[in-house]
Amino acid sequence: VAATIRDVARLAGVGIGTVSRVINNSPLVSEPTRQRVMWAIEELAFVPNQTARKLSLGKTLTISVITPFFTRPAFIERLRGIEQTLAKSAYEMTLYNVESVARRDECLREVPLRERTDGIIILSLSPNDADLPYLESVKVPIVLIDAQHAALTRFTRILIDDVAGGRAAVNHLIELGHRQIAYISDPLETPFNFTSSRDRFTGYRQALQQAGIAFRPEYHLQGEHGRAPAHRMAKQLLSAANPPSAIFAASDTQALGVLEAARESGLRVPQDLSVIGYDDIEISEYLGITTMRQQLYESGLRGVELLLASLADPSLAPVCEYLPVELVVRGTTAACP
Amino acid sequence: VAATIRDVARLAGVGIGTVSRVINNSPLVSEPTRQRVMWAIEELAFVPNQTARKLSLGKTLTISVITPFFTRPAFIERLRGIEQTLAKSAYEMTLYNVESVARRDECLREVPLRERTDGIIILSLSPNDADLPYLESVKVPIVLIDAQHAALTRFTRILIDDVAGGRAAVNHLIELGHRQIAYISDPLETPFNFTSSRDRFTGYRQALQQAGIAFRPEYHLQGEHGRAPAHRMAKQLLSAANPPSAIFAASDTQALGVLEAARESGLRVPQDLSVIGYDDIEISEYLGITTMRQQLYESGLRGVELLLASLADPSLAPVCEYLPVELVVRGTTAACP
DNA sequence: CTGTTAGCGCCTTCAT
DNA sequence: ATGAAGGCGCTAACAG
Repeated sequence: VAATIRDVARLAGVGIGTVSRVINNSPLVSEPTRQRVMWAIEELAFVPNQTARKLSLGKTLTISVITPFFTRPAFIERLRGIEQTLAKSAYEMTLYNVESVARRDECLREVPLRERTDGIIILSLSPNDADLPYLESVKVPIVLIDAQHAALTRFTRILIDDVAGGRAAVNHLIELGHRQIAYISDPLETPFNFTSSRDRFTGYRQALQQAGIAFRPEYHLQGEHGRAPAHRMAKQLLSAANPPSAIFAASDTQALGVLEAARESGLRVPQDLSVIGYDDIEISEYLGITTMRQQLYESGLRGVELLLASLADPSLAPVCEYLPVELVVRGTTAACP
Repeated sequence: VAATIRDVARLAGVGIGTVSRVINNSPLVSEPTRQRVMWAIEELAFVPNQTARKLSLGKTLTISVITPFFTRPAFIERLRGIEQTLAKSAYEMTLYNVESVARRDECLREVPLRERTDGIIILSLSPNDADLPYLESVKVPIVLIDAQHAALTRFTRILIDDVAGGRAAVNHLIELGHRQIAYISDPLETPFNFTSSRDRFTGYRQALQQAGIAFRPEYHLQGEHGRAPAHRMAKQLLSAANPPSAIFAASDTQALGVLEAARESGLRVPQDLSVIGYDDIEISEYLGITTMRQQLYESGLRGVELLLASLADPSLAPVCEYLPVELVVRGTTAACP
């Protein structure tokens, strides 16, 4: 039913090459001819078939974005930065949501090969050694946001220094006089190979060490991501023999669980217990949670900018940019009683 | 650089048709031949070029999803239902996020025409009369979720009865003895043509009328979506001459703002003020907010199912399905003092 | 069962 | 400046 370039050519009484030139704004068409072709296009309501165009051009005008758990606030915010930046370009966004390891492997290994995309943005899924060959073999540019690997210098990366962030969070507690500081996080080792909890843990230990506080293994609990598991871990921590006076949660979502546990344990926050989260998601402002603010939106925005740049000029060398973190002090942290 | 079907055929010593059959699981290939082809595919790390495939098939294997404000929890949840269902199919998802009226018009009118998609899912953006011709002219199936229009019977729709939902929410308050019930919502008329706030308002008025309570215009405040504007509206309501004893917020996000205002006004919830929200987003459970639960995830899931069905059998007549709403009573509503 | 061939719709030389 | 022709990689119909 849809008109093709041939229909237009016939109606305008020209060759199909000429129509193609008009479509692509080639200067090699005389004004009268162009007029006639334009008229025919209008007349037939002709819209170039993108698929055919891609095949011929060898381009797809599509960017693939691979993200884990896109319902989590921190990922949403990054995606938002990506989407809004991409919307201003000629590219569209195909989204792959990863919520299982099988899907992770599938996405990391197959998506790049399908030739359905001109570029790839990967969020938080750090490639492992087995993934590397796949990524290395890809010919389209790849941008990694919040993903790390020693051998990743071939790709452009946007990072936020989680070690420094963890250190800053814990330093804040130390400056308030706390010395019994616990850390509640996702599992440090996950099949998804997330690095943030691990890096923040490193920062946590660094801060303790610098302050001359011994690390106590029983003060570090790890479990599934989410409010409920964090809730359980906090309960366990608070009901133990030597409860901490402050808890650093690896995300604001988990901080919510900690606050819940404190409430149930009859502890006042921040008088009896200090709590600091991470991310500064929207609800944290509402609840007055002290947290580490990450530039999530900006990381998505910047990732797209760099991807588009290397699409425009493939000779561009990959870069690695760091975005700052910022301590936001609100009402859930106070001096140690 | 990438291997093509021809390379595989040559290496396996067969014709390209046979390779194509193997790729597409055609039964018309002998086992030994299939083995040999599989081996060649493996050997060359061959992945079929999707673009060429699409062109040949006349399909795009892509579904376009148009959603407004995809960072809002209610939309995320629908998207999640869509993504997870689509991930099980051969289709991919291209996402269009709408946060301005210009973008809304662009998406509603141009996306369908680009032939980059086999089907379209539109969330919450009810077409207006000017949009209709565009949608009507599309040849791919369209599914509308949470979008209404008198002339939309040509399309499959998934709806949740917001009038009934609004009525149920207010009836709950009435049964608790409240008679001074306010309603805080988004603007009833928006350029995006959202219908939910409007329909819930209708339900609100119906419930009042059935209970013989006169509608008081000063009890209905409308403003930008979000916690902060709802906060302001609630403040205004609570500091007026004749404050309500209960507030129905058009979304849980707005209910948060109301709770904030109550706190600042020194009102205890639910003793002094009852608050009911809408959506049952995750945080509502955490904060114990009474609300109307919508089957958001399910609406996305069902929308995809119906879209895939009509893709498989284009002769299917469009249907209109309603999903139920459910009252979830928690801690922010109580008997009128 | 399998190889061959004709498109799918467009872009891009190559002549003219 | 323009028309004709070849090709992008794959599918499907057609012979064998």
